[in-house]
Amino acid sequence: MKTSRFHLVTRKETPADAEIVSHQLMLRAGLINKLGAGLYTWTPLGLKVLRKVEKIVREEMDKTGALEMLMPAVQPAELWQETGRWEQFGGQLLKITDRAGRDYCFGPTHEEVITDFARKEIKSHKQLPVNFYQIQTKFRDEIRPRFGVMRAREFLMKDAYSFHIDEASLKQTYQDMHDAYCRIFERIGLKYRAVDADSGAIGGSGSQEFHVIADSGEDAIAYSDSSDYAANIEKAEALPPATPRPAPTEPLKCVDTPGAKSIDEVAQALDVEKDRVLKTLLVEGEDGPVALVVRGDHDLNEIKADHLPAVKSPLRFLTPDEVKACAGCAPGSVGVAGLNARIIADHSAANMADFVTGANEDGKHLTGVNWERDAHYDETADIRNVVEGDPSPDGSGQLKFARGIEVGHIFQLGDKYSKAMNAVVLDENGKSVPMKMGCYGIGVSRIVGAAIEQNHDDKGIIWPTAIAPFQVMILPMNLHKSERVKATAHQLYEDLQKAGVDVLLDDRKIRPGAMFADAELLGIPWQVIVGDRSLDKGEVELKSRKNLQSQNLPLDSVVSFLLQQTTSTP
RNA sequence: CGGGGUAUAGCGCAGUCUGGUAGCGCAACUGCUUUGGGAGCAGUGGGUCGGCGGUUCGAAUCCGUCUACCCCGACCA
Repeated sequence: MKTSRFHLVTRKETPADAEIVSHQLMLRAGLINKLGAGLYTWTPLGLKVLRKVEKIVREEMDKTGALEMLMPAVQPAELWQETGRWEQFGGQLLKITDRAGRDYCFGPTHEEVITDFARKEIKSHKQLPVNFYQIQTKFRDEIRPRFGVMRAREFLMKDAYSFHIDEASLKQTYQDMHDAYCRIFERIGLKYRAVDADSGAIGGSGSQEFHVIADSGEDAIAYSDSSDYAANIEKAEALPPATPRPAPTEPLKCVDTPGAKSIDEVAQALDVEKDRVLKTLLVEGEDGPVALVVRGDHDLNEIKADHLPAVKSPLRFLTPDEVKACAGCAPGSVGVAGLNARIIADHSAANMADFVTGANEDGKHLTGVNWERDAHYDETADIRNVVEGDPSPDGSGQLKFARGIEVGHIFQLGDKYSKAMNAVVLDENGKSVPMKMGCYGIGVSRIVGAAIEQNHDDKGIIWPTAIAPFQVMILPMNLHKSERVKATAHQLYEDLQKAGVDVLLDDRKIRPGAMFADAELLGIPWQVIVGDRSLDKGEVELKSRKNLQSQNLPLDSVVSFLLQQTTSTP
C-alpha cells in the first residue's frame, strides 16, 4: 500500500477525552474514530489490525475442530424470557421494538440463540461433541463505557459454544479451548495469564479468564512467581500458616484505648504492629450472630465469607445497634474473649499469640490475649484476601500482584441453558438427556487496545509483528527531489510485496521529520529509510520500532533480511 | 443511577464574570523558499458558538429547559 492511496490521518495533539494511553494512541494514529459514547468507527488502518487478530483467532479455533457460523445480532425477546434473562440481564441489554411492537434485543451474547439452534438440529448423541463459534458484533449498554475500545458498547467478540453428552467430554473441549487460547495470545505476542475465576452465579464447575498484563488493567490478579498459578485476587486461596502457633508469653491485660476504633488507631495507641491486632467483624448468621475474625493487616474476603454454611447469604454486617445488643459495645471495641457469637477465625488469625482484641466495652482493649487460654473459636476457615508474599496455593513460590485486562474467558456451563430451554438428545440407551454446554469468549476488539496498552513508548505504538497493520514501512527521504531515492523506494516496495511482506510506502511529499514522527506513532515494526546519504554506499537504513536502533544494509539483502525478521518474531 | 464537569472551525483552547457583528495555535488548501527528526514567509477556505424557548434595541455571553459527552462512585455475563 502507498500512503498516497491510503486513508492515513494522524494527529499531533491528544484528544481531550481519552484517558488511557491505548485510547489516546488509537485516536492519534487514526485507527478509530468516535461516533458516540462507546461507539467507534474502525478506519481502514484500524480494521487491518482488527482483521489480523481475527485471523489468528479463526485459525486457532479451526485447528481445534470448532465450526464457524454466524448468528443474528438481533434476537427475539421470547428466547430471553425462556431463560429468565430478559429481566435478569438488566440495563446492559439493549431492548428494541419493531414496527409491529414486538420486542427484540441487540445480542450481548448468544447462549439463547445457540441453544435454540442446538435443540432444533441436534437430536442424537452421535452428533456430539460439537463446538460452534462466530466472530461477531455484540452490543452491551454499559452503564459507563470508557477507555475507547477497551470498554465499548459495541464491540467485536469471538464466542464459541460447545455441546456434549457428558461432563468428561465437556472437560476435554474446555481443555482444548484453554490450550487454543494460550496459542492465540502467544501468536499475537502478548504477555498474558490464565486466571482462575469465580464461577459465581452461573454455576458450573470451572471458569478461567485470560488477562493481558498491563498496569492500566481493571482487574487485580494474584500469580505465583515460580509457576503457572494465577487467580483473581478475590478468588485466590490463602493457605494456613506453615508454622505452629507460638506459646503464650504475656499475661492478659485490659487497657484503656479512648477514641481508638479502627485497627490503625488501636495499633498506634498501643504501639504495636497491625498484625498483632485481631479484627472482629459481626455478621448475620444462619443461627444468631457470627463473628468473623482476621488479622489486623488482612482484609476480609466477602465472597469467601459468604460461602460459609454458618453465614447467612447474602453477607450482611450487623448494624451498630445490633452489635451493641450482641457484644455490649460499639463496633470498634468488639473482641473475641467471652463474645456471645459463633466465632470463625481465619487461619492466620487462629495462629496469633499475645494479640490485641476489643474488650467488648467501649474505650477498652485487651492485650496479651491467647487462644484457648483466654478465648475460643468455633472453626477456622479461609476468609481473607491474599496479600503479596503469601505462599502460592499450588505450593510453588510466592504470590505477586499484577493488573490485568480481561481479553478472554472460558466457562463450563453444564446444563443451565439446555435444561431451561429443553435442549435434549437421545443417549446410547435411547434416553432423553439435556446436553452439557461450555462457552468460550474472546474480546477481539479489546485485544487491539490491550496490545497497545502493553506495547508502546512516548513516541507511539509498538505493534507486535503478528498484528501490526503493516510489517514494514518504507520512508524515502525527499523522494520528490531525488530520482534515485524515488526509484529505489518503489523498487524495494515492489520486491517486498512480491516476497509477501505487508509493506507501506510513504510517498507523501512531506519533510523527513514529519515522516519519522508518523512512522513512530503508527508503530510499524520495521522502517526502511531510503536516502541519498546511504545510497551513495549502495545501502539503505533499517530501523526497528522496538528499540529504535538502526543499521545499514546493502540494498540487495534488504528483502531477505526483512522476510526473515517478519516471519520469525511475534 | 448518585456526585462533579464540559459543550465555541477537523483537533487543542481563549472569549462568557462585566451583552455590542467570533478569535488563537495545530491541521487543511495555494504560492515561493526550505529539505535526515513534526520548517519559514505570504495568502485562502472552514463556525446554526450543542438544541429549543425567554429577557433585551442587540445574546457565544444573562435566565429557563432539553440533549450530548467526559471524570469519580455504585453496577458489571
